Amino acid sequence: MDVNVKTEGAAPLLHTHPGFERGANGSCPMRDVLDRIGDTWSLLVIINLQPAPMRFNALRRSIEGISQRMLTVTLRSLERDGLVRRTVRPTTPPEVEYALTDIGQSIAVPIAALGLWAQRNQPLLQQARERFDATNA
Amino acid sequence: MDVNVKTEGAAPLLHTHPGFERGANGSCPMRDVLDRIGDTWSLLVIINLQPAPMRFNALRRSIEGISQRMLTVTLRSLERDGLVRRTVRPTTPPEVEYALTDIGQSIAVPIAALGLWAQRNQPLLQQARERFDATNA
DNA sequence: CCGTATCCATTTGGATACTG
DNA sequence: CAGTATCCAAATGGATACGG
Repeated sequence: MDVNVKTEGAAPLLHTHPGFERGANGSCPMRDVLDRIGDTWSLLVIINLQPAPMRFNALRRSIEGISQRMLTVTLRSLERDGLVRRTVRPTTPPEVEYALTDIGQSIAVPIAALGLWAQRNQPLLQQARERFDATNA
Repeated sequence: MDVNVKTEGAAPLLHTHPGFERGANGSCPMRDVLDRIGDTWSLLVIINLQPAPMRFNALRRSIEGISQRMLTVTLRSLERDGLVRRTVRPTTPPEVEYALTDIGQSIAVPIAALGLWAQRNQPLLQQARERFDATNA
């Protein structure tokens, strides 16, 4: 099992993973999309909106720990990227409903897959972490 | 507890998405895992290590824009969580090889799915963003 | 009910310089 | 080659107060 790998020529072994290759601007689609939905709350908002549209405060209650400010900021960002649609009904008091767009629904699929992975592997990560911390005491 | 809730359309619809439900500690697996791999560089490191193990500087060259410090920090974090294995060969100069573990390989699958989504939908997000910014000029 | 505005502590991460 | 150490600017995000 000799692993004498000498291939160290800065070999361009990228472009093998769709979405991760770099474009002309030097960034890659994955980096770009992560900059949009890779923050603290976006994925949680998306997944909570996936079954059905929700109003602002209902959404806020269902996402434990999110502040009013961050929910507003997150929703604006998602709306800006076309993942969420905001509908206002000018009643008194006003009702604002948030819903996933078609694109928003489509990204919910791979996100849910990641969620499933997280659920199944969280204990393993926790164990690995404890082992690591114990070893490097 | 808040009972002054007039939930008209919005039903209590959580716990429907695996990995996103909250546990006793108030957090959910998804939140927990995102805190680990949701940073700027982790996903890019994982996807670059997926085809084959790589040495430190080769990895650094293949991830454009990453600083030496952040590559070290990211790799330590991934190693701590058991997603990456670090192998040192005490030669001169030393050779350090990084490889995905089995768990690391397994998370690369949903990540790749997200990458594929990113590749296909980046233009749509960009268009939506420009439309939004134009409207709210 | 659904926000916006302001303030401020914490975190993040690049630049730089230095080691075995 | 593969790091570590230090410094510091910028981004993040909670708390709070106020407005339509």
